[in-house]
Amino acid sequence: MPQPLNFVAEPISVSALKKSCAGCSMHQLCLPMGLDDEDITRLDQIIGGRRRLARDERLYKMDEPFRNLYAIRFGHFKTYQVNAAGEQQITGFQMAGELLGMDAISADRHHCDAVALEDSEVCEIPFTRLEELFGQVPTLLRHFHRIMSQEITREQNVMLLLGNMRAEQRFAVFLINLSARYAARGYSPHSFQLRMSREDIGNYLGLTIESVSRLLSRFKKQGWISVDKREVTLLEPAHLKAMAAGTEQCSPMN
Amino acid sequence: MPQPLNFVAEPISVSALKKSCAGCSMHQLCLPMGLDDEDITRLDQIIGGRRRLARDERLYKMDEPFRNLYAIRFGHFKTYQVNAAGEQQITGFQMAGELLGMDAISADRHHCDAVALEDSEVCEIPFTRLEELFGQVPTLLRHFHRIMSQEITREQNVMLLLGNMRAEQRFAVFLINLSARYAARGYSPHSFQLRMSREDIGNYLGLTIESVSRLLSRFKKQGWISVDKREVTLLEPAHLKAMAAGTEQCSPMN
DNA sequence: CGCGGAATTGAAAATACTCAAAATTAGTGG
DNA sequence: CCACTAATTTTGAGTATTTTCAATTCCGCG
Repeated sequence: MPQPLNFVAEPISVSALKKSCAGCSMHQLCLPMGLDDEDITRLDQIIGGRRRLARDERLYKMDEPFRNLYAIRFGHFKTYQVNAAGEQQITGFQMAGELLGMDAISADRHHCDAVALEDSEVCEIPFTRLEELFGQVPTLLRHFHRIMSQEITREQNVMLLLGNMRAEQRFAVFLINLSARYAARGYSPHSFQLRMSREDIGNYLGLTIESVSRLLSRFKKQGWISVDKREVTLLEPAHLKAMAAGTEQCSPMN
Repeated sequence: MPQPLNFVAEPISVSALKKSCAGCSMHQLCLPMGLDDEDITRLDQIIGGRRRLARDERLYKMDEPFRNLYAIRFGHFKTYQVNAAGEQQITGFQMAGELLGMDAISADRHHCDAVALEDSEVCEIPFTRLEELFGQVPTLLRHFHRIMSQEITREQNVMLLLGNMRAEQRFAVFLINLSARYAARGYSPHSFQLRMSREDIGNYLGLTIESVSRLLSRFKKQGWISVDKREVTLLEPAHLKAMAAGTEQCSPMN
């Protein structure tokens, strides 16, 4: 039985809104995208709860049984795989509005680790209940399929990056990708904070930390970007985009 | 109204079986996995038809509007992305029982090209009709989610391969992966035909064709494998598995 | 102020690439 | 079925990009 939202004088109380997807700044990007009020209410009712994580805290671990998907309310995460030899590969950096845990559906166990890059908060979405809801809210199901498919294409893009691109192009793609995602969230596409260490960047891009550092220095020297600690400013986004697309080459490292 | 299967004297006619998932040798691996007879019949009814492709023929092309998923009945395919600069990256090799086209759901257009590596046949599965069926057959929906999730984890494994592994380890992973997939289909895990060119292998593994050729020669000389044209035999699968896992190193190339 | 982790920079080394040539294989037509 | 041609694959030698190892600097934090 869905509990009516208007159980107080005002049709929607502030406290109810706070716990609702409708009141979340990410709902345009997240799972409830495109749902009407009624369906959002239904989704709200299955959300298991919120979970806050401190920097470096782990949301889930490889091989743990799969119960929830997680929607990031704020903060940043990294996901990484560990192989038999203990080496890890970061498979993605996720930010607010993005969904974590979809790789766990196939085997009913998590396939990677997810760790907060800064203090963050997620919504827990019990997958079994979400599946029940799919039968009642076709719009939600369709959007869920789009999100999963998007994850597939995102990973294909990373495969292209790792399989085909030189270091400088990989790094340009990385910067432009972050830029676009911040833009989609209403933040500046030109200036942003790197939430991950150089080591994480290198691991993700299939490069060593030293290579990443050299790349940063080189781009700086070329005047493409300016860097202050983890704050990056894209001074020549057009050139960076061209480099990311493979249209333009950077001069060799001196 | 599902048409009853027993509309002739025999409960299931040979011709009906031929067009049915139930009669397909791949139904244990493919979309209808785990469905009962009734639900298989429902799935059969939405299958658009079969399509045969000659070697090198294209099943779909990047940016084409998305209508169907494709289940491979027999044969092999490769999927590849093309970037702005025209370079391509093979994102996977698919064989009988595997599903093609899931990356197209997110944007309603295909995100890559799919090309037959040999004469092949696929089932066309109109996605809109499949979505309708999801509401009626929850088992089918659950299995579809598993398949999509499996594609996500598969790609994560490739990211690990491309980002973290040396050439010889990549190649060992490639061989062991093929071996396991043929085993799952009832074929020999020790001896199989490579359906793709050396160039395709190299492209997929982020290596040049020359490197692949050298790797083959080296593995041959070590006695791990024997090679005759495109026929490969794994002589030391345990060693190859260890190398794929990163437990064992191969001697350097002389 | 000093410690420790993170990041930068330099020099040497290694892996994989490029270019080139030879060998093998596949495809085609007689 | 064979011969011829084109395409693919193999092998070699030299090169380049990126890694490794090492030293230093920078920065946050107690």
